[in-house]
Amino acid sequence: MSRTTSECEDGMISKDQTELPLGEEGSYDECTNGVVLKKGPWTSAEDAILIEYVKKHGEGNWNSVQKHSGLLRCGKSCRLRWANHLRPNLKKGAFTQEEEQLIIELHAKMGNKWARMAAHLPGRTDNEIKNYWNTRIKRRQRAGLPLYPPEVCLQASQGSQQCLDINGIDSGNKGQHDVLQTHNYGIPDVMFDNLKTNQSILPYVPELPDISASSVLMKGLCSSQHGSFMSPTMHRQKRLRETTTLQSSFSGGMKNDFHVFDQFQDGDKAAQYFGLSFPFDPDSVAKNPEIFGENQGSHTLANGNFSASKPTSEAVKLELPSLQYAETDLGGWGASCSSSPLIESVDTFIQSPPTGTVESNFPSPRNSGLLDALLYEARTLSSAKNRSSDKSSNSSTITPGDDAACSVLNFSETEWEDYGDTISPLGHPATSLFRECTPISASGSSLDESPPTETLTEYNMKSEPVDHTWTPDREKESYTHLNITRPDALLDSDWLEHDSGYGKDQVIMTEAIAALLGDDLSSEYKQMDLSSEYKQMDLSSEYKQMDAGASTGHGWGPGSCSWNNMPAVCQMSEFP
DNA sequence: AAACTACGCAACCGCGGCTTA
DNA sequence: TTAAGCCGCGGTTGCGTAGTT
Repeated sequence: MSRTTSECEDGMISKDQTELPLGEEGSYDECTNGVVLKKGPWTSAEDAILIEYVKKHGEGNWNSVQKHSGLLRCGKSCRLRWANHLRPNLKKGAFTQEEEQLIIELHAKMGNKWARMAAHLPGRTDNEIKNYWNTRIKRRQRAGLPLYPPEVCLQASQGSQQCLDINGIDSGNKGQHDVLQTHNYGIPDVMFDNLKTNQSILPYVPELPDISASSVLMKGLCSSQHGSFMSPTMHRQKRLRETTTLQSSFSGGMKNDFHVFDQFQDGDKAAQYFGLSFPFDPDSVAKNPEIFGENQGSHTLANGNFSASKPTSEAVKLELPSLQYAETDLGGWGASCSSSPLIESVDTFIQSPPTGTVESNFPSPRNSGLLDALLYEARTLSSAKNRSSDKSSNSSTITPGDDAACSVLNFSETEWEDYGDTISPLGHPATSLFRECTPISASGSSLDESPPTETLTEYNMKSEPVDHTWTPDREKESYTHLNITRPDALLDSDWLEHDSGYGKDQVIMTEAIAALLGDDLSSEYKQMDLSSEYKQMDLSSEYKQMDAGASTGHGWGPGSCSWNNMPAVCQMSEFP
């Protein structure tokens, strides 16, 4: 059903009631009742009509615009045009530096809540912000830069804890919150809001659909636009389906497998259980934006009190009539309840990277720091290549066994050792996090294992973010976790074994990756002897247990992974 | 100079929430 | 209580333009 048709259902003027503007651009769609509506770019004449109408009748009641003004536009189109271009006090032109910073911070907190973000940017529209952000994502993704400046990440992680303290959490569910929040794994307010909202619901989720931890992870690790580096071509409904599934799964996991949380003495393990063993290195985060949800799509870093720039305190009442959330207090986000689906929370949770470095130089107004970053990157890459080649021997070493289950992670660890085991601001050695592999990322599937070092190295270098204030040390560290961004690094052997047995899936996976990664990498994947690696994997009992739960449809194990997720991964990976 | 590519913006589309009858 | 309509949001697409080859 086309948009025009649906709008026509609301009752539009018939064709004989109006005249088609002659010589005007745009297409015309006739809907069921004969109304012909125009699509495409607006003309100044149309703008004038709409402005005049709004002057007389005010905003709202958009469907009546066409009826009363003769404008051959549907209500939606009128509202959009008004909100984005015609309404008074609209700010035109490039975003200021302050605005850009605010957007970044807001996005870190809210995710892709463009309208809500717009509420804090007077004169700016949600669409404008959205476009800006998407552009920014693309730029930074191309540049291998972190989506969020370390400064924001740090603020986010600091703020989240404050928020936790301030908001307080129902003791009965504290465990959940602790798991999700205590360690600042980039959980946005939305997540906590939803948890609160769903606290009474979670325990009653009847079943766990076939969601897959992998899909969660994929989304978390690879989302792109909107945080999500998800393939833009991915059909929305498909994503919705996944989202729904994920939501259910997560919720169900809360219920059916919540004992899992009991296993965790702290949030780290819980996070790991969810495949969230962030190697909390600001650099790695920064350099693996894909991993940590630089995207996004949801992609909030953390809830909490940002040391938001001035505009934060200047949050104004929404101007856009379209805005539904009249938030005027950024500081209140953490306490506010969002109607956002839980899935978003999960999504964000996983994607949100904690980071702990402070960025000294904020992006310049128009280039968002990208130009500088790119220049810097160009400079550092040359040296990085030399260094990374030396590192390659280490990175290719895989130790069988439980620890080896994290083959990829071991790779990272190896490099971590080289560069020192960076302690995250949260106090978690990155390597420790890696050591305790998640059921998803830990088992060391073929895809889990380190791809050919050469490839990794290349990718590492190319994806190295050089956000603003990289020191030589940071630069070195930048090569540590990038392999995690590889889809293979995120997959789990159990994951593959599910249902059809890994042998078959292995082939599928290999082919899928080959197809998705392109010639350069596919050949490398195909050459890998995946089976041997699988056989070497000795998952920890804990993970096996979890996987069992997943296999029975209860949750978060790697069980029901769908290859539908792969495009997102590969899209994300985007090896230059 | 032409072709190609990337980028940015405006607009469209589908879905979900809210309101109302 | 529920169904229909309206509105708004977020995601996606299409197109014009600038930059590159």
